[in-house]
Amino acid sequence: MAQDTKTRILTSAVELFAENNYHGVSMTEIAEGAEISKGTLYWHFDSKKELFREIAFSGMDHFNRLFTEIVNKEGTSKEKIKNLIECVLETLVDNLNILDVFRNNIELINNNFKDTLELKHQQNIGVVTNIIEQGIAEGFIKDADPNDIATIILTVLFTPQTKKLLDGAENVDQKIDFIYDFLMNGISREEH
Amino acid sequence: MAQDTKTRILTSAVELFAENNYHGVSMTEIAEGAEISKGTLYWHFDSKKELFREIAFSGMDHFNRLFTEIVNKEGTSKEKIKNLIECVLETLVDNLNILDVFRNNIELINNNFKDTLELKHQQNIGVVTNIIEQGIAEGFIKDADPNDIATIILTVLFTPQTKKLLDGAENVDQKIDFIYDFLMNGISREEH
Amino acid sequence: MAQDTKTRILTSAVELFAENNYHGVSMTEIAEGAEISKGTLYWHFDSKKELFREIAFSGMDHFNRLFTEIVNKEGTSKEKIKNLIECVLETLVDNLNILDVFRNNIELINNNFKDTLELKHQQNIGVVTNIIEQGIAEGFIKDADPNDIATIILTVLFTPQTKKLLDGAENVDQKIDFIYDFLMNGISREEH
Amino acid sequence: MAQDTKTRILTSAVELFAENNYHGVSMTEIAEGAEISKGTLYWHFDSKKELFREIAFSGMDHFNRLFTEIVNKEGTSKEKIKNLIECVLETLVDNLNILDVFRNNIELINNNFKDTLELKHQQNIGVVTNIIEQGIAEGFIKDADPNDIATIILTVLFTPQTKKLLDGAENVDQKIDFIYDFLMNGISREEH
DNA sequence: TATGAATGAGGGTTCATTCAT
DNA sequence: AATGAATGAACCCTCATTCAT
Repeated sequence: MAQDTKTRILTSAVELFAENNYHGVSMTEIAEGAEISKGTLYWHFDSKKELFREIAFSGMDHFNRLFTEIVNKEGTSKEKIKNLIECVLETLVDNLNILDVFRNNIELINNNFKDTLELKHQQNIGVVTNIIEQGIAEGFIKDADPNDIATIILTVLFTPQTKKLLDGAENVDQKIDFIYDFLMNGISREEH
Repeated sequence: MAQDTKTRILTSAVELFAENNYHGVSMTEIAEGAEISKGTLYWHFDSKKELFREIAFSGMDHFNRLFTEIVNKEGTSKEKIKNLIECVLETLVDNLNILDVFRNNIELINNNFKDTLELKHQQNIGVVTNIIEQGIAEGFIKDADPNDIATIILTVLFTPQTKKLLDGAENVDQKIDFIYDFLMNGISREEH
Repeated sequence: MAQDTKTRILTSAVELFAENNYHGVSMTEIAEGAEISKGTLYWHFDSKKELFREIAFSGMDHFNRLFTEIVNKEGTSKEKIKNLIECVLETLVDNLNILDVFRNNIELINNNFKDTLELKHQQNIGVVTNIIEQGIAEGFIKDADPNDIATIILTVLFTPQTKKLLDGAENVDQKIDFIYDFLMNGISREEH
Repeated sequence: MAQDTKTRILTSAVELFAENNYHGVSMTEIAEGAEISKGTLYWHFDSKKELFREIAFSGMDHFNRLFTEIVNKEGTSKEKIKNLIECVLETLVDNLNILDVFRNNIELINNNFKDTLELKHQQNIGVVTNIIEQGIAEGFIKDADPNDIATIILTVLFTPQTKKLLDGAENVDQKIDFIYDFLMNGISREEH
């Protein structure tokens, strides 16, 4: 029952934080969403900040696990980049909430959990950087700062507009290819 | 004098909304920042939401003016794209808070001003789309949906990580070139 | 109106703190007692602690003024001690609230305002010490540590039981004489 | 084991009530102090008030036993008064928290247990009154209302300042003599 | 006996908003 | 135009208390 309650709280909180920035969500709403009393909410989480922190951290860790898995698989950098894009875009389509939580709370994260979350974020970038380095070594990716490239890839993938591109699309796969192509080749006309 | 007060309010509000999401900023703080009383604040703006709306709208209009100017100038699409990138990145570097205001308040905008602001946003994309169309016609840009391309360009330019890339950089021009190159050619190794 | 409101708040707060220890009094009750809203209460005082502080400090200062007045008057130490006792006992009879506030909140005072209030308390003892020193010089008071004597006098005067002695008494003057006699001569049978 | 738990609860509660007035102490803290769960705490005591009541009553009874013992011993009133003072001051020095519990909760006691505790208090005064009556009969104590005298003695002995006098003292015995002398002879210069 | 989980009323405090001056 | 004072709803959080296990 206890674990069930905690899960219900987290589900309710993620849902609300995904819609309405941290300050726009009240503990009362979270409790109502989880169908428990406010007292119970505070029995499971010491404070609103702590609750948010747990969500944010576990979200970051979730991506870290996914990315690490991709890196450790056998395969070319090309395959891994495709995996990476598919993995993020699938998350975007299937379970957008965590990403929206981050988007809605950039300032909060920066002001309160900057140190720890920035660290986790840099770790995630670091994992992706491995793929880029492999790609450079394989002659598949241009020889620029791999960390910058990893950063800009995640930037594009985690951007609200990317989500919007998918939302309105009749053919999702086609949009995914568009994004992949953009990441790989940019917008210029290729002439080879 | 009246105009002066209103300007001071807007300056104070932009500064605060750029740091601390809408719900994290109080009218008291805005009034204090503008060095006026709360009564005066409410004399100039009917409500907090109205104040925010004015800021968001004028921010959008600001970019609309800049982009339209670029489009209407004589020149190739290549020059215009370079202009566009420089224009946005300069705004980023000059630290025009309005961008942070948007970033911190995506959810508020989505929930409250979606219709009107989305319209303005689409107008801005539309302006940039003109450049892309010109580029496609000139054989400079690949033949994909020009609206999608415009969207993804603005996405990359208006992203916090892009700003961060510039912040930490020793050589800003070099980073600008990096972003320009990324937009044009992506991350793959070019082989021509 | 503003000053009036502040006075009403203080009156309400003193009354309640005199009956029910700090933690037993709510800001809601204080506001209700003053017939204002809680918002107004917080407009005048930043916090509950701050409100209490103001009451405690002003109470101390009140006695400091009274005691200083007595010390500075012309007269023998005997007259001054009588004045002192009458002054405190009159306050006990007329306006017990402030004293009860102190009594009900010894622990709070010790834990929170110890430094400042202890200082004020020592100042008050210091003023009374002047009288004792004069008494010793005049050969009227025994030659012991004047600070200790001043302390024990104020102790007896400010004690709840002293108040109780007066409460139940048919003849208040007689009880006052009893206390005066106790302070001067103790409980032993005098044999001169 | 059951007895052990109850004792641990009482010890924890006395310690906390001695530091932080009734309303400033939570049942959670008491349970934590006793290293038991809140459920267990409520198994042993029906309510917070009931727990406090038990502490207050047993404290009163403790002094009643001590005082009765003194009264019933053979000896002069002088010896008994010395015994009484020593007994209370030793308790003060040994830092029996129960005295601080009373001091911190005068208002609570007055508002809730007035009838029963006042009765017990009057019983204690009554026991001391026996000593005073003996003293008057022996010509050792002045011929005033013995109940008033007993009241004022306990007042002085149970006062926080009395404890403070002892706390700071280099020579405790000397301070005890000072208090004894004050009780017996007051502050005036003796001329016999 | 003992526990962890749950409750809901109430605590201090903040805040957008109003209004007489 | 501008202000200070007032309002009351809502907010985060604590607490005494209960109860199934």
